[in-house]
Amino acid sequence: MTLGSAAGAPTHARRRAGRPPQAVLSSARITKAALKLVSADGYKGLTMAALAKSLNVAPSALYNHVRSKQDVLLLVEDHLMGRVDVTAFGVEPWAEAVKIWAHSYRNVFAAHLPLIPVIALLPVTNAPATITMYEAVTKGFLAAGWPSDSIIDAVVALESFIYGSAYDVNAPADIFDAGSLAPQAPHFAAAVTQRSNPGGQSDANAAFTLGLSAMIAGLLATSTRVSDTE
Amino acid sequence: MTLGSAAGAPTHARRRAGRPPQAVLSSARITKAALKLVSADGYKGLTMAALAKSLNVAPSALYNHVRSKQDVLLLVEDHLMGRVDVTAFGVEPWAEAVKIWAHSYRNVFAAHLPLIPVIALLPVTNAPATITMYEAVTKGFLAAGWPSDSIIDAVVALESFIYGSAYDVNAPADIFDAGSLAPQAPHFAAAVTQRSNPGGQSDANAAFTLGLSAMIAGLLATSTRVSDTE
DNA sequence: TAATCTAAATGAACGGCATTCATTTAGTGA
DNA sequence: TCACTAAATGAATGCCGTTCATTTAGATTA
Repeated sequence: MTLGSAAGAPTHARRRAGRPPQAVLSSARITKAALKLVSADGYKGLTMAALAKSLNVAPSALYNHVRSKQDVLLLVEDHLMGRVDVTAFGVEPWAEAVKIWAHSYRNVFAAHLPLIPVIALLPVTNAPATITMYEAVTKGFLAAGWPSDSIIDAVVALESFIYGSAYDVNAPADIFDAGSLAPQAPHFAAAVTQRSNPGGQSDANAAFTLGLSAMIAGLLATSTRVSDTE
Repeated sequence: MTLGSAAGAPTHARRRAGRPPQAVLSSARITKAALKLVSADGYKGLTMAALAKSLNVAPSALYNHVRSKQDVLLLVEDHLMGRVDVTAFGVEPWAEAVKIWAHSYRNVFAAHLPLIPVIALLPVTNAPATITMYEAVTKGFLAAGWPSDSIIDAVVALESFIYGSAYDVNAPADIFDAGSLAPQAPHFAAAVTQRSNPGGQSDANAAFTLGLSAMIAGLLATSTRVSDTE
């Protein structure tokens, strides 16, 4: 029992100040730890202090690898983008591939709502998985004969719908309950009551399926694309 | 020049503790002050301390009228919902009315992005202007012969697209710039470069117009509605 | 009219948060 | 060998939302 000798328990061993012989942190470890924290506690649990603690490090150490918390969110976002399923492009017909991609995209980020402003507002520079996803989607559109000058607009339109739909997944069931104000909005209140529930799927899924089918049909009808593998 | 006598400057007069003879705060005053702060400084400037200061009140006083900062955001949200243009419903054909409504809706909230989670996730109970907006929209759909059991789903789908598009308005111009990773995503990079710019409108507007037209066309094609004033 | 209850303000305090800075230690390149 | 840089600690900062005890004024009731 000399100085801090106690065998085992390396997790709690306190590191002395100064650069350690072997680097403790890396972007990959930070990303992984952040994801684990989010899975356990949600985004309210993702603080720089908690992240540091889970990595057995002082909070300020994180700033040697990351400029800000936003940077951490960007790391997580890019990692998750790798989970979006783009494998249907070039295999299934375009409309079907878009549906599979969109469902997967929405499902991934419905569980990570606070990342949506990050995806929607931050440049893709230094987000390799994100760029890889866009490359696969673009190739899928090109293979279906889509005119290249309208691909980005079509993808942005679909993404906008996907982001909004991700929020909708997290809306409470009573979001349209007008409560005491219902008498002042009779048609609306009636429509909410009569909302059908085909196949027992949730409201969010019904709206998502309806809107996605509509947008895909509309894009097909509007576009001047040259049919190909579609 | 007796105790705090200096004439004028009622703005800086310090109130003594205790209930004032005439109420200083109200929901309406709080809402107005919050909106003014946001206009001046954006949502980063909307803090409880700043809000209190602009109302010449201690921060804790706000909590007599509001349960939390979320409540303040809800007040602002509902106020803004009154600015969404629903006047075209019942006047213009359905497709045209939806376009006018959607553009207005997106434009209002593109300037208030932090409110989108509030709208998308909080019940409409106690948000009278929001309920009024939904009533007008519902009536517009009914008048166009829309089956009442699919109205809410259609509105939710449109709203999802609108929320996502509001984010897109605020995206930087270079959001799709892959930077040094461009060589690894040649098709995507090319599509970004070739993105057309019809009529000199911004990228966000092009994508919004395209997606909105597509969804409206798709909804019309999909639905089993009974044509009417449409 | 007096006593009680409630509404609405002040001001001090709290804990949590992201971030910064001085310092220490270890590897790296000239 | 010496300077430079990378990567850690730990103390400190400032902001933020929120709570609480307290004070004062209006409203209700006996």
